[in-house]
Amino acid sequence: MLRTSNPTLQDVAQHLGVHKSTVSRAMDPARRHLVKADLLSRVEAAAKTLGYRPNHAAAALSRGRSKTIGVLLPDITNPVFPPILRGIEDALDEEGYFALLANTSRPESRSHAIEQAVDRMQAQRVEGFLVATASRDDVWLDALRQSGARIVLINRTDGRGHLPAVISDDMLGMRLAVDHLVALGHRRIAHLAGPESLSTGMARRVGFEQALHNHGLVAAQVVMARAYAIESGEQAMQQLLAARAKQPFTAVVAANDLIALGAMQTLRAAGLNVPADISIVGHNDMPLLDQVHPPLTSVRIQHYEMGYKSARLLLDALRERPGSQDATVMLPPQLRVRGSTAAPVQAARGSTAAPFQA
Amino acid sequence: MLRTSNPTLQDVAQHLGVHKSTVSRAMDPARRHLVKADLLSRVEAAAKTLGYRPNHAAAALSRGRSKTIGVLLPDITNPVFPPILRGIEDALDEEGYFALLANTSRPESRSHAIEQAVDRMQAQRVEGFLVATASRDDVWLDALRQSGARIVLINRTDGRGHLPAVISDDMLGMRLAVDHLVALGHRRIAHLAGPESLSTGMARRVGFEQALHNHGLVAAQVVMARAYAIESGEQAMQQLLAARAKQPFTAVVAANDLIALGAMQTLRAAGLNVPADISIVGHNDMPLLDQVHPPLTSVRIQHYEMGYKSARLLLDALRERPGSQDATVMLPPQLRVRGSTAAPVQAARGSTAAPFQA
DNA sequence: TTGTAGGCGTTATCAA
DNA sequence: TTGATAACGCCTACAA
Repeated sequence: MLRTSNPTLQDVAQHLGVHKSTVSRAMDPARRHLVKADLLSRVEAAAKTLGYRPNHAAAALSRGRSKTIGVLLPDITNPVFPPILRGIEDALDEEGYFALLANTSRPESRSHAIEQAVDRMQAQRVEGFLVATASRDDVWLDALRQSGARIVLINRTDGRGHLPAVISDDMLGMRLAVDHLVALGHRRIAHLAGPESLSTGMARRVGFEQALHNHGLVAAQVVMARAYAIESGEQAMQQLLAARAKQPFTAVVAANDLIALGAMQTLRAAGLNVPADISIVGHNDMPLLDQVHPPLTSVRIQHYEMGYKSARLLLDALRERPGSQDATVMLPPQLRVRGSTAAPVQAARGSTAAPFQA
Repeated sequence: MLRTSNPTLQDVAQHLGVHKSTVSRAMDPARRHLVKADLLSRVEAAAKTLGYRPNHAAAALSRGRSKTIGVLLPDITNPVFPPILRGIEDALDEEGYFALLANTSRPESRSHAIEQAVDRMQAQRVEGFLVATASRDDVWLDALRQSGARIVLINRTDGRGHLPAVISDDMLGMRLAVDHLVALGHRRIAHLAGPESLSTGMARRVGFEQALHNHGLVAAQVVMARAYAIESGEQAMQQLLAARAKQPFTAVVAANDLIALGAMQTLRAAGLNVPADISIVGHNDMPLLDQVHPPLTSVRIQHYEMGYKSARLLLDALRERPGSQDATVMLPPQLRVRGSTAAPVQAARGSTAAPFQA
């Protein structure tokens, strides 16, 4: 009597001589109390011996909830995203949800990849979307939202800001970086900005200038890197150096660690020493930054928490009425001081209290 | 006439005055040819205007295939796994499959986390499992297999070897590492092994000794690191150094990059220089290794390809009859030579042709 | 070439 | 406290 396929509620019911809806009740924690204690234990025993496993597809069809969330991110291979994903999955796991993942940075066009991923996810009837790929000018997000989908943005916001999001407080992050450098005695500070099309690139540049302004300073230079990548950092740093005679600087705040690493390579190639000649601060505090040379000072973002909170936010929203929690949550970053920052050689040490000295 | 829920085949059919099974046929690429051309285009038009999206849960229930695969890995946060996952998803994507992911290194016990994850995946009726968490003594794998599940192992094998797997050729990897060091002139080479409970730890240690044997050499020392982690590498290296007077060595082959990084820290703390005093080779070639100091020579494993191939293997197996492709696929690694390896100071340079000189 | 009927395994709503 | 019945949306024979 070999059963190759999985036993069903019906099978269990038959085995016990009761009706399948009784078994269904017994298996549902929320309605378990409606069934007599001894029958309940008999059902549990039978389920175990028969090897019953609930069929989620059937439940999903019947209840109209798939217990499944779509997660869109550019590329899991980018070290920023694994902790975010881990946070998401830990939160989803608590409620029995699974994440359906899509990497949207495909060889083909990005927008096509996104569209296709969203399509497939909707076919799976995901109950909501967690989106870590937003650009400031992404229109598909609006369309998706208009179609009734529940969405929470992670790490980056869209331009309009009417979508709930969990992001890092980039203004604060840049303030920490700038304050640190100013405290060390730096007065001429440059910025290697991220792409303006991304909210992080934008926010960090503004935050940088704001933070300088608080000290009565202005940016020595601002150059935008093409992308959050090492090569882009190298190139951007070359531009910074090219204009250094006219617009000198003793420190550089990069919008991202990869940009910072690229910048360090360019400096090294130019015969400049970090931090003796120029201090550098990164952003993200990705793994292994303490192993590079010199160890990179960086603004630590709460990636795991961002993932976790965003998933929680979405799950909560799925239970409430629409539009209840449409807030943007900002997580505070911290500065991790390492070897890539030091007092400028020509400046007096410990000049914290003299911001206008420059 | 606002429809808040999704339109169904029925809705489309009604809209056109045909039967839903006709629409069903029209939507299925495999049976599309059975429906008249003009009706087909009318169906497509209607589907588009109504915004029809196939309901996967219903299809899954009806056809008994979920188009979903369970992926078990220890922790996506470990830099080895993102490229593997990316490979998996790219392959699954080609066939319209999704991965259901579970990180099995939970605060609670590992075996419990695995069991729970497998349970949830079976409830989702995953069609197969991709497992990157195997230990050499994992019994649950056998049980899972016996229950009829299709499984492909990644990166690590179980002890018994009757499960298909896609792994890196660790024997070859160690040969590359050892040959490189011997070619540089090293004769006294030590090994920082990985945990014996993992197939990689085992295979690499054996591969190391085998490779030395090919040169008529034996291991200067072998110390096992507790885990694939930086701290474990530090500790293991301390042991190596403690016995160095009796069993000297000029080079170290580590079973893993993290172990190698830890070892470098210990050496630095002990006032020893890499590679001047001691050369080090890692394994995996994880990202950013070219940015550490000194840049770490490492055995590059084809992580992405491992993920991709394993998923392909599983998908193929799902189409054929059981047991068709139960082979173990070995992918060849490559050596990435960087700054952490050099000729030993006391040895003659370029002594490639004199293996017995020690 | 298209329509009909039944079932996939579950949940929900009544009725008993 | 339990049972009966009808969806949920799709697929697959088989009939027309």
